[in-house]
Amino acid sequence: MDNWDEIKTAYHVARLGTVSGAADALGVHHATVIRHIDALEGRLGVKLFQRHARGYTATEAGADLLRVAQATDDQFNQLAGRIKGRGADVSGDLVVTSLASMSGQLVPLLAAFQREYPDLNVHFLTGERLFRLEYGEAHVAIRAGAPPDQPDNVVQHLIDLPVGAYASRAYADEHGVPEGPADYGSHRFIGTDDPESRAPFYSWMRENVPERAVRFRCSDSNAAAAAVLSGAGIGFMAHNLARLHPDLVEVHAPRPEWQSPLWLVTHVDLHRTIKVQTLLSFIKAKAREGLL
Amino acid sequence: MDNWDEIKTAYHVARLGTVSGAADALGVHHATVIRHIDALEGRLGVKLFQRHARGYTATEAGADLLRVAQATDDQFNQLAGRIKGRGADVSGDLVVTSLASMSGQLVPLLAAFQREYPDLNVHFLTGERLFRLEYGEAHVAIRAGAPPDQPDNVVQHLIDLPVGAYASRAYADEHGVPEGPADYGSHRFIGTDDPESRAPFYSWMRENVPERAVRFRCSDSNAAAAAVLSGAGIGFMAHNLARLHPDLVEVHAPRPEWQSPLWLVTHVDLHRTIKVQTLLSFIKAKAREGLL
DNA sequence: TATATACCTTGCATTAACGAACCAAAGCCG
DNA sequence: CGGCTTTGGTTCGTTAATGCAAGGTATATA
Repeated sequence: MDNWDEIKTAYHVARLGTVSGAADALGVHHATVIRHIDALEGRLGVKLFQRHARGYTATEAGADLLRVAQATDDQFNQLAGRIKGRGADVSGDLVVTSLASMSGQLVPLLAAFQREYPDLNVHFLTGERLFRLEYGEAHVAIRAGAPPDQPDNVVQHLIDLPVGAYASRAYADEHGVPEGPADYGSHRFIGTDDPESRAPFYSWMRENVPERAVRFRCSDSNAAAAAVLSGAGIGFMAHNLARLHPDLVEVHAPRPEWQSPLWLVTHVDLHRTIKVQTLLSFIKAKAREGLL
Repeated sequence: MDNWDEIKTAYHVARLGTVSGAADALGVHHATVIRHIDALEGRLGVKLFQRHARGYTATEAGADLLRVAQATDDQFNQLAGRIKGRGADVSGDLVVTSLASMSGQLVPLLAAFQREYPDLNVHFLTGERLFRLEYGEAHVAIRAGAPPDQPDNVVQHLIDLPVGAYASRAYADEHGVPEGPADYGSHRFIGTDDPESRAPFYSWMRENVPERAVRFRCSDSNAAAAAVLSGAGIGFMAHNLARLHPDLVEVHAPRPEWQSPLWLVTHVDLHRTIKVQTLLSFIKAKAREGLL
């Protein structure tokens, strides 16, 4: 059963009873049909058809093939319908990945998306390692910081997250808030553990805040936010995140140079699908509404 | 889904995860595999795989295809096994046809054959019209008289049936039996309705029995036998058939020139199968044993 | 009985599919 | 860290599958 096309040819011959009819249905020449049948019979060592002046009549083996190939044809047609249709509607699986630090904002958004498209199974992957689009591990990734430059990825700018400096009310009550750069030395700041960090607000911090004032260092923004909330000092947080906590005091309002860009990343092979495009539009719309 | 071979190729790529692996499994060049995938994706308008340096990862559509094609592959392998195996054992359907007049001898023989091969479904077709091997209506035909000369049929001589002349005891009691040709004119004979009949004993009758003595004419040998049994006159019967009826009187013992040849006929396409060959051997063996 | 039609078959010319070779990139391993 | 292996991707020349057309046979029809 090396050659599935020959089975397909034999199927049409068995179904229609004549070589000519099968050739017509397949859009090939009669000679091709006969050659396929001969090759298939030769390989099986069994006659599939009895040849006579009125056409080809299936033998037992041919009738068996007819049944199997009929089912196969149906299966393939259904498959083609599903595959073609899959591009047209938003259903099946949708895998989104991001850094764990963003789950707080993304999960409600994805949940809303799932409610809008109930046929969808949403997978939200976060983890220590980066899930890689090029291996098919996810359909869409939301990345922060420097624009990713993987060759096969389609990168779209989503939004620049306003970032401000915040402290807990407890910290403000105890230490007050700095009025200007001159006061920074007498305050406690929350910084990054990574001296190479590319985040713009940490670059600003390296230049404007004395090293000794940075008393608490984290490797990810989630931990930094937790540190701010627990009164460890003054730290950077996304404005949208900070405003949800009434206990926080705004030390510095968001500044343009602190903005952290977010990127929507998809693999080229999936970027054009309706499902992915729908999600991208949804996320961008919500981001414009300030819900991110 | 025009090209089933491309589906098969895509199936192996999805299964193995690499183009090279699929090419190896299929025994083709990896360029061919890539071409198949590209063609299939192009026709479907959907990406089946995500390409990356480590190979091809199936998308949702590709995973769907994998499931369907896996089932198809299994089905085809089972089919091939059945078809190839079918030639090797004696099972399935076996269709035998003959003139209705021979059913009396053939049915017990076929029943014995079925008992020997219990997996076999025996169909014994008799009817007004001739069932035609070339249309696949039967596997084996038993024909009497002149050797059939259909071009696609394989004809084997089975046996020469001894034919004698018989009358019922009632007829013999009333009219006696002819001692020699001189008496034929005063007897009643059972002949054929067909003046062109090729049966050797009817040729003999046309030459040796006066036309006016043939009082009862039939178109087939079954009717003729019934006529003999009912006392309509002297008629020809197969010796093996006549000896089963104690009521019959042998008017003339079987003569070589009356012998009616029987032919085993099969279609070339089926002649080489084990099943048909087994039946032919069985019938010939029984015929040699005098059971026909 | 003669003609027409439908079908299969075969040999030859064409085209499209295929394989070989080469290239580039990414991961593996010493 | 650099050679080595494995993986796709591309191009070109060859091969094999295909299409075409003529021939032959059997069946149906008038």
